[in-house]
Amino acid sequence: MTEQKQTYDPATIEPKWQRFWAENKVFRAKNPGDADFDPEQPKFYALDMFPYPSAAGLHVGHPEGYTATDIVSRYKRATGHNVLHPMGWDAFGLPAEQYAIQTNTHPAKATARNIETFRRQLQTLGFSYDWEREFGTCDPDYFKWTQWIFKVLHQRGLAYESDAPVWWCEALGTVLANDEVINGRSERGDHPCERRPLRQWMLKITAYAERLLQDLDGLDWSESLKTMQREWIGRSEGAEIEFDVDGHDARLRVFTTRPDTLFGASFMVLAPEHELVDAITTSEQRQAVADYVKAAAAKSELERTDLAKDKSGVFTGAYAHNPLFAEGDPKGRIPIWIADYVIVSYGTGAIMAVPAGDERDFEFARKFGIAIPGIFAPVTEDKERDARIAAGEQCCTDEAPYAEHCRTPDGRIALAGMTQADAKRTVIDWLVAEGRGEAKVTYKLRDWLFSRQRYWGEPFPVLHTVDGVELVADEDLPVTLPDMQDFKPGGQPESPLIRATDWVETTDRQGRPAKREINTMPGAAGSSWYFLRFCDPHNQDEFCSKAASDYWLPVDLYVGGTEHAVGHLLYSRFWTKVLHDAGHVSVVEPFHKLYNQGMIQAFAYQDSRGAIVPVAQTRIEGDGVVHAETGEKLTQTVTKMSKRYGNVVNPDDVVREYGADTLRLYEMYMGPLADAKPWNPKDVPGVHRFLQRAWRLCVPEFAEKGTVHAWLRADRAGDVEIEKRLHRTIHKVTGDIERMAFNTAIAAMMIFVNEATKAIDKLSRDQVLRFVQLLNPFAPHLSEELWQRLGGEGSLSYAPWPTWDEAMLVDDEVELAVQVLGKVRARVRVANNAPKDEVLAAARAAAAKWLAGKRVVKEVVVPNKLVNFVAK
RNA sequence: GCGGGGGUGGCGAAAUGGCAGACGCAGCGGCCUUAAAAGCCGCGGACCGGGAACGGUCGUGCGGGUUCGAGUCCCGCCCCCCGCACCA
Repeated sequence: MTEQKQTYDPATIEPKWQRFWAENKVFRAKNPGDADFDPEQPKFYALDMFPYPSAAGLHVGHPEGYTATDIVSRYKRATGHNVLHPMGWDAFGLPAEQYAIQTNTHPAKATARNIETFRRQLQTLGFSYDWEREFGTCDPDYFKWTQWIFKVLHQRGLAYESDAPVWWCEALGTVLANDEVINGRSERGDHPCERRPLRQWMLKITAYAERLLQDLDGLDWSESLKTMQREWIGRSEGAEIEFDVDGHDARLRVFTTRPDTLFGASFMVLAPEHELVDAITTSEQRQAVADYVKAAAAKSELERTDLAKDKSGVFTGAYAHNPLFAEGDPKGRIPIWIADYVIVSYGTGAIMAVPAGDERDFEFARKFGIAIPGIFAPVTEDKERDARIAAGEQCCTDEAPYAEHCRTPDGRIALAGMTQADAKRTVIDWLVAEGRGEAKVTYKLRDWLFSRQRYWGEPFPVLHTVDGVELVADEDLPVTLPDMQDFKPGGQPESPLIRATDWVETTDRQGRPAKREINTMPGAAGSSWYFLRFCDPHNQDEFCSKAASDYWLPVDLYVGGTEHAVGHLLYSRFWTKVLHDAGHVSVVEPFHKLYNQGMIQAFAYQDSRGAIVPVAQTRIEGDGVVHAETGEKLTQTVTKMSKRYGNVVNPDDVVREYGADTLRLYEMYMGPLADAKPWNPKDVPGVHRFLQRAWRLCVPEFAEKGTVHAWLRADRAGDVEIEKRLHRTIHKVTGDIERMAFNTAIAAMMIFVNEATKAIDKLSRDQVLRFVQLLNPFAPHLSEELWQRLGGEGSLSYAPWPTWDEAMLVDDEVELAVQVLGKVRARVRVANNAPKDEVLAAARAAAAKWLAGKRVVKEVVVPNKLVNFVAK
């Protein structure tokens, strides 16, 4: 045998192990019912937010979360868990279709190609997915069940057609859901959107608002994410109150969170779109009101809500009557206005305005000269403020004592001296007794707009016949898309499917003529239950067997970006609850622990005006970066990766140059998973060097092919100091994986390799094997290779996780800092856990120089850490 | 405006109220080499004592406080990021 150079070469070992894992189905997860299934084994379900396979291919942001779940998955396998770690494709939806239109390819073709690319890229990164469970949401085998779930929703009264105004995006040629529209513009593409009344399918997620809110409490999610969902659901408790309208039979209903301030209601405001506006407007005001309504309708959502603009409004000429005052009492006669600060779709679209207790109402009353009756009598240090509030010259939104006059003549309501909570209850009780109102809870959450006017989505399992809507029978699912050559949106708010006449015109089971629903489902349909299908992906009879979902759910760890905080995560929770209510799954929440990874950013360079200069137009000069043309010195800043700035990093390039293990390790070493952090190309070689050092710990530079250092070929006792360091490393890495602190786990392994390199010939085979196991979740290819070369048994992927001995974590002797008045003046070495007086004696001697001539008033001893003398 | 998270060397970052800056990058010095790369060993917050050893002072956005001791806890302020934003 000849000796040859044995350098760490990821290009050969990575494909080798990827092939090994695939051929031996190493990462196959066992389901209940499988021959080798062990019901005693604990399970662990680690899920990534599956990607949207775009034409751009994988971005370095994808592997960040994927590596984190892969580390945890591999760790859980090593600690005896049956691990479900699947991957698939969120493959229906707008971007694929937009791309297809631009390049004139069929979206099915473009999507299939993009999936190929994504799969290839992910496979080169060595993730331990069970690829046998892979599917895309556009597979008929999958969307058959998406359609089936729609039927469940429909049968339970949770899917309905509506003509209410919805967001229409002209540029995208479709309607969009609330969470897809930000400040009146589309989330994708940033196109303007407008409200239009269109027939649409809606899902009644509002029926689940309270449960979606309540069940957040038991989830292991970040507080900020829970807060986002709580705000989106937007629960508020209050009352609905009915007001009589002078000269009309109709009663106006308002929602308020402050029924206790009813005494201060001095006007009412209706949204311009409120249905009673027309009926109550007087002839003198008709023109002004009509103009205002027209102007409000023409305003974009941005103009109406985004600006901190002046309040506007118009008097309708009508008056309402405050139910607290006797009929005819002029104090109860309040003008009715319309104004666009009241939103038609929230509450009842009308408010009672209490300028004394609400800043918006106060501002409005001031501007239009409406009375501001004071209703509070605060008694604080600030006498001037108290007086202004009492006189109705200042608004008071804090809890404050009620004025004496907040009472009805019969004494049934007398708020003075009551807390706000008691006052609310008193007023509500009175309203209920009088048949004038009731306690009421309102939510900001709206029903889910569930249809799109596009081609590339799940068809609805719906037929329209003369008798109305008919659901397609289960046996006839899936309803597949017709193969169309021209799938572009038609320019009118109708799906391109309308042109597939042969498909649209059909018959129902009785042979009666029927038209297919031409809208398709939104992208979020398929992603609202994919975590269920992963449990049982090949089931032909059910969407997922109860046995499989009972075993695997909930997802133990779900990792992804924050951008899905209110859309996907809320929809998935909703569908899970519906399927639970229908008896199909046992859990009420799909994702137990959710972790949001931070964004991977990039460095960019900006000129003196703060403008970003694309990387291609910069040049390194001295120790700085300058503009290639002007020579201006540029300052470094951090941005999102962007094609425009030329600072996008392609994971393929990193794999080619350094290997997948380096990419994985670098992404985990950059900083805490949850933080946003910039990609620094200069740091990548650092972790690569660490892997090379780990390699050299085992493999001599020149050797017979496949061999390790001579001293590692046979068993022998390892060095005690190395052994201690190893136990510490095992302890640290184990704890850090548990708390998802991968950056510090890697630092601990670096320390071990540095120490071990210095005493390389004292290492034992057994020590190196344990270290390689620790490294495995992070750098699986390198560690499998070393494990094999060292003669480890079987595949490293199921080798039991190494353990540590607590006794090995402590030293016999420790060094203590000796402080005088909190300043470190000396150090002493004493026995571990030495008695206090021994420690003090040693410390006193060491600090004698600083204690001379002083009186020690206090001695603080922190065992094995430090001694502090307080001396005067 | 409201809610949440932050601000630590030249850069990414560590640090149960107990020696701030572990680990990595960039930088500097040395070994090896004809030379370079790679590798290996070491130094590395700032300032002062003319340089080293050594010693001193200051230092975790700013100002106060609690404590023997504060990056960490409390109060006030400044700045940055994320979310919500006329939701009654």
